[in-house]
Amino acid sequence: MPRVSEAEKKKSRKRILDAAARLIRENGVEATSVADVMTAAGMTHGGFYRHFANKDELVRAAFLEAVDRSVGAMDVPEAEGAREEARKRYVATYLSQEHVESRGTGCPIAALGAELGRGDGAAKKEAAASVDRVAALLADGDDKQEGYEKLALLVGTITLARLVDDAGPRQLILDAGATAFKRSTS
Amino acid sequence: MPRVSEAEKKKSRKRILDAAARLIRENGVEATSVADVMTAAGMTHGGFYRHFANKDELVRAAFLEAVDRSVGAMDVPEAEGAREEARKRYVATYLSQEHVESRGTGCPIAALGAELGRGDGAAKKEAAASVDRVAALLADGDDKQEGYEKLALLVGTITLARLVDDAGPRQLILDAGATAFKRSTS
DNA sequence: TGTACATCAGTGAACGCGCGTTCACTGATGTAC
DNA sequence: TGTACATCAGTGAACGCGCGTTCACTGATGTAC
Repeated sequence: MPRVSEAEKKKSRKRILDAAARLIRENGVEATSVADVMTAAGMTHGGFYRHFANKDELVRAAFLEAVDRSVGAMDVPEAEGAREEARKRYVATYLSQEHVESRGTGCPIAALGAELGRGDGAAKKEAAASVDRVAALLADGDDKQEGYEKLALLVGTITLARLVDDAGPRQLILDAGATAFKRSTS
Repeated sequence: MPRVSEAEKKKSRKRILDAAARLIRENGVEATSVADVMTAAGMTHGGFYRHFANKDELVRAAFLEAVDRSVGAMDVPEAEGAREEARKRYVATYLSQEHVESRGTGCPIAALGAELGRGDGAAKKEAAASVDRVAALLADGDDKQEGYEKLALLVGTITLARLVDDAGPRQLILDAGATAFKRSTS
């Protein structure tokens, strides 16, 4: 059937990237195979290497894609009030039951930070850069310490919450995170 | 050569458990094979199933072992002053460069929390129980919220710090965590 | 205390399976004239 | 605009390898008499 047009190739790449961004957050990098990703993207695994040099490069690109989407609303320079509003919405969504349950569309640093921290490929470097980026957005860029502190609290809270199966006890953890977050701002 | 005495069997089990507790924290659960663990324990992989029903059961037991060791100093009922002192030491060690670099002997919740949160085996339940246990120790048992908040901050901070290769920038993250931790206590 | 024998900890080969990556092949696309 | 041909996106079989688990076997340990 192939070859396929340049426009189609671009769409294919996007489908691979989207599938990877979801699957690695849901199941982890190691537990997600190249074949899994290609199947989810509607193709067979052999074509993968026309788009990416190797799995690490896919993970790096998919991680970046995931960060772009999850902080997107905060990352548009606007009137200062709108930014503050977007930040509030981001934090409320972050510390929600829905975020605990929908790993595939959630924060990639929380989902993959620990695993990427063990490695040493391009994906780890991308994750380290993302920490600075998200921290800067959370603190509005002026106070690095404040940003790190807030991001650490968010990442830690969702990690703990995801270990708890019952929504009830889990809410106590999310509430603790929200309380501490408010304190870090004032 | 075998069979081996009961006392020897107990020692073997301990060696397997210690090797597993280190390797899974260093490399993650998925990236640690049963054969890796048995080799590190000085045996061949075939004997593994005389000690554990399956890999999940090993991980559960190794996780518990790791928690016991890492919070051990805080978990002995003593004079209240000594406990407070042990807690301070625990936090200072937790937010150190050494802890960032020595995953194999560090906090198992930070090393494995995200990965176990994705699963649904016995190891996940053990991790959830450990969250309550460590949180209670950090807050001295009276205020659950305070404990969750502190543990989330510790876990999040070390996760972020482990993504950064240079000790310099990494210290900024550790400092941010330490500052926020102090605020959570007062 | 000494002997006969059942138990079972540990070995190492084997099982079916999935991994990341490579490769010969296909045929529509893009290009040169 | 039409024709000839090189390119290359995607297919599907194959590569070498490591996984978790099983199993026949061994011989020292533990037990029954």
